[in-house]
Amino acid sequence: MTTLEYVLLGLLAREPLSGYDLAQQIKTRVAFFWRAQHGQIYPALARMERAGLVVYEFVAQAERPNKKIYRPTEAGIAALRAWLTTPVEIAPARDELVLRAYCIWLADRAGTIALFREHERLHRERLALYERNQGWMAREWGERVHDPNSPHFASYIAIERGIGSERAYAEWCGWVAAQLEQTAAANER
Amino acid sequence: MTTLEYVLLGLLAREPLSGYDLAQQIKTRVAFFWRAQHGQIYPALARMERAGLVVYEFVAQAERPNKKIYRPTEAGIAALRAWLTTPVEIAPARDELVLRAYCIWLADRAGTIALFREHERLHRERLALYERNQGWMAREWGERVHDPNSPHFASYIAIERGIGSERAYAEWCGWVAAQLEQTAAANER
DNA sequence: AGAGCCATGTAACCGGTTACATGATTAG
DNA sequence: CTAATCATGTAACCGGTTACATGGCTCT
Repeated sequence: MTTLEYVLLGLLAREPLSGYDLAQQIKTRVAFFWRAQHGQIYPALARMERAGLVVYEFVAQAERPNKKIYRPTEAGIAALRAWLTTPVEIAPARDELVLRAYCIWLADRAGTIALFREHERLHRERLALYERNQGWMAREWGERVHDPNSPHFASYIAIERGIGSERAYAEWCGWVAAQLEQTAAANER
Repeated sequence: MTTLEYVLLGLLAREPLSGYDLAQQIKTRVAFFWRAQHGQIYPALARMERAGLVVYEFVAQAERPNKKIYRPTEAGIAALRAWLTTPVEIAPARDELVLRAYCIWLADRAGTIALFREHERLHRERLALYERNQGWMAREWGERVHDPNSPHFASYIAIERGIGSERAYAEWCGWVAAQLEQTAAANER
């Protein structure tokens, strides 16, 4: 089983969805820790259906294309549960911006400052988005965001990771840009 | 050109190396933002050589296998320089541990706590490693770590990203584990 | 005797991305 | 009239991982 299949199971365990819905939810709700396009999702669902991890209900629609609403089987939930506490490899991220940093001594100064300031902005933007999102959860879901048996708790702690990640990244970008600006200013004097 | 080719150019711009050396350096020096095995590196070097971005000197050795020491050509350096300030996509990381968190409401409590405490430990270990590494740079290289024209500055700011990243990750793992432990304790009362 | 390092290369495989394909409905 | 949304599927491609292949030297 691929990790994507567990992502799909995890989403379907919350609510039954079509392949199209899954693609949307991955884009909007879990994009900060996973991504997948429909070209990958549909074959995965077919595999999982054959393996008995999910079943679908065919829904004929008049004014839109027909669709298949998938939900996990008991075997699917059991497979997900069993997988959840198995060891996780820390996947060393491939980060192009850190690569630029590692080669920064060769680069054009002004262009580099612009690049890092731009990324600082992007990450602060995301940070604000995630914080608004978490605030909404707290308001909307109340105490359930602290109940480990609720999916709302799960959403809450996951987005907390997004927030910490973006904050640390934005701060680093700003710190790098500031260092470059400082020495640029010193040289002009 | 693939990103790996720029990684290799970036390393070769610092000092000429063999394919084997490059694999070692990627494992030891830049693993926190990139990785690659020799099965990918050798074909990449051959492509770059054909494209005129690098040249190699053949070194015959008596007691070890012969090797090829690569160094970038002027065209190679120019290509790297030009690429360094081009826009960077923020690649949404695929993070399996956050996926576990997102499904945590289905998981076994004790196993989950163990998983997150283990990752907290792993990230604190890496954090300590990177901090020692940065400390060594500061002692060994002195003022050069603040000179944007020096590769030492580049190494210094890159590892700073590793430090910030690991610290934020470890803190999140600890925070998640603490939340789970808290409610586990409350239920026992 | 066997494991591990140095050193280079190829081949099979696999996950993921992008593009191709279809087609009705709705909003600008 | 055009673009976007809903909805599903396949095929080509590409980057990256793992395994196959070779072979001498050194250390335990």
